[in-house]
Amino acid sequence: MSRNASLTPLPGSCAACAVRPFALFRVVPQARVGEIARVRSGVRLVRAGEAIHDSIFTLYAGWAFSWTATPDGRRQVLDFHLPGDLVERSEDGAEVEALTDASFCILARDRLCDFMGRDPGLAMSYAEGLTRDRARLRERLTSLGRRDAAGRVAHLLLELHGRLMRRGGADARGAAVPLKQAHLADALGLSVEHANRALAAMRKDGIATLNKGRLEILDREALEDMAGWSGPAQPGVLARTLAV
Amino acid sequence: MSRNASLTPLPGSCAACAVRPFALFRVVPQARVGEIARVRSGVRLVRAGEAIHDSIFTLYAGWAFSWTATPDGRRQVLDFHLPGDLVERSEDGAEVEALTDASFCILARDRLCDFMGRDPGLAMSYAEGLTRDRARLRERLTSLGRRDAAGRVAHLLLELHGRLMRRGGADARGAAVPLKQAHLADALGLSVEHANRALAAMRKDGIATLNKGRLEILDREALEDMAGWSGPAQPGVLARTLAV
DNA sequence: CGCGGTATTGAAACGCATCAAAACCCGTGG
DNA sequence: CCACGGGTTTTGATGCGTTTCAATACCGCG
Repeated sequence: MSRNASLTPLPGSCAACAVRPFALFRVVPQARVGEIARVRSGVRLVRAGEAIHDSIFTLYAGWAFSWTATPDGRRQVLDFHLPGDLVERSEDGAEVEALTDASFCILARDRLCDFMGRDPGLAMSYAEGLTRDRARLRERLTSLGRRDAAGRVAHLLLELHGRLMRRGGADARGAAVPLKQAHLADALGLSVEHANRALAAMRKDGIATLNKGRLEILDREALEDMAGWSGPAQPGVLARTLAV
Repeated sequence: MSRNASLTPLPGSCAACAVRPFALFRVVPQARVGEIARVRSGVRLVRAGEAIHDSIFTLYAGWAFSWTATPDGRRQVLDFHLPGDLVERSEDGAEVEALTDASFCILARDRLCDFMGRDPGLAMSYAEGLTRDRARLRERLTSLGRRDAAGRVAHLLLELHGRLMRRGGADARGAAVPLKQAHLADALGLSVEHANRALAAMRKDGIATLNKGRLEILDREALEDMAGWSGPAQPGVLARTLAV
């Protein structure tokens, strides 16, 4: 019946959870893993494209993303969520949607707060996650503000590759990246057509390809150059200030 | 000797601090205000344009902003900091700079962590701040991704006005907003010239003015329209999906 | 009065959006 | 097995918003 990848079931116990080493509860020592169960209020499996309405959860398998609609019917992708990420719906109108078939653990906010109140390390882990989110948004803001289309695409691909790499979901040559070009475009403030052209250029130059849900990095150095600033010369701030 | 606004001295005691109601320590009850002193490692006064190297501080008076340089010598403003804001330098190369003459309380990270470990409410206050930062960045990301120049300027002015309003630093008609056009431009991914043209248009249409460090809102409704999406018709997502 | 930083204005060039259409891919059903 | 259909990717042509470059005007201050 499922014409799609099967929905990965979750492990019964948090102790065996494959993503916990990268997730909010990574700081909980083995001896107290049992307490996590009291914070979990359930699990859920969703299909690609479905909206997710749970207000806090940690993604176990699959990708998701947060986005907002603009009054003229376009959308802005705010962030991509990978396995192990804690996702928290914010009060503002942002939506969370499964990008692939996905499964996750729903958390109970009040019980999570209790736990964090008793365990400062957990509170710090939570804060670290927020800080990482913020750092990522700052980078992406810089992308949209100051990079051209090719640089934005290159930068986002490198960001995703790095995040996957850190949690063992990629090797140096590439990774499973199930994004459509429309996701890229909506995350980077580009039209789908232009995102396509940027990808086409990268492919033609043998730098990287994104195809059938897989990212291949053919020339990492060139990709990093592209994500840096392609601009000419690059004298550096000081030199530029002193020049003239 | 100072050709600039005087550097506002800080109050001796946190109990009397004018910005504490809006700051990290707002949650500390009067009876325990004394404990805050142990977290403060000093105060500092800086002039407009000076870089700030302290890693965590709460701004007491004046504005600051965080920014990164791009290899080609431009800059991206990541966030503006207002009195009461907790500012934390991140590991990435972002700089923090005083936008006006400013004064702030420097905090000791380890002692702050201790305090948060003992006081879950304080930890929550910290997390709230991070969450607000993130929400603001998301909004700005949406701006850069999907709004045109006029919309970006309008949106940022409204954001700043709202933040100032909430802490009693503005009235409905306007506020002190010491930004140069270059700050606006660098925050919004625009050239200075174009930011100027956007402001000029707003002025000509009697919507708002930004002049000599003061923002005047002449027609809030029009300003909000401009910050929404100026696009035509605005059928709404559903209507648009169903159309055709 | 003159200077440096800031704001303003104009003209030309460019990157990206938009519109339109074709190619492609894959699952579905005849 | 092949034709069909919807979603996605690709390609091309045209227009607009913004950048860039170049001057000029402005303003507070020494």
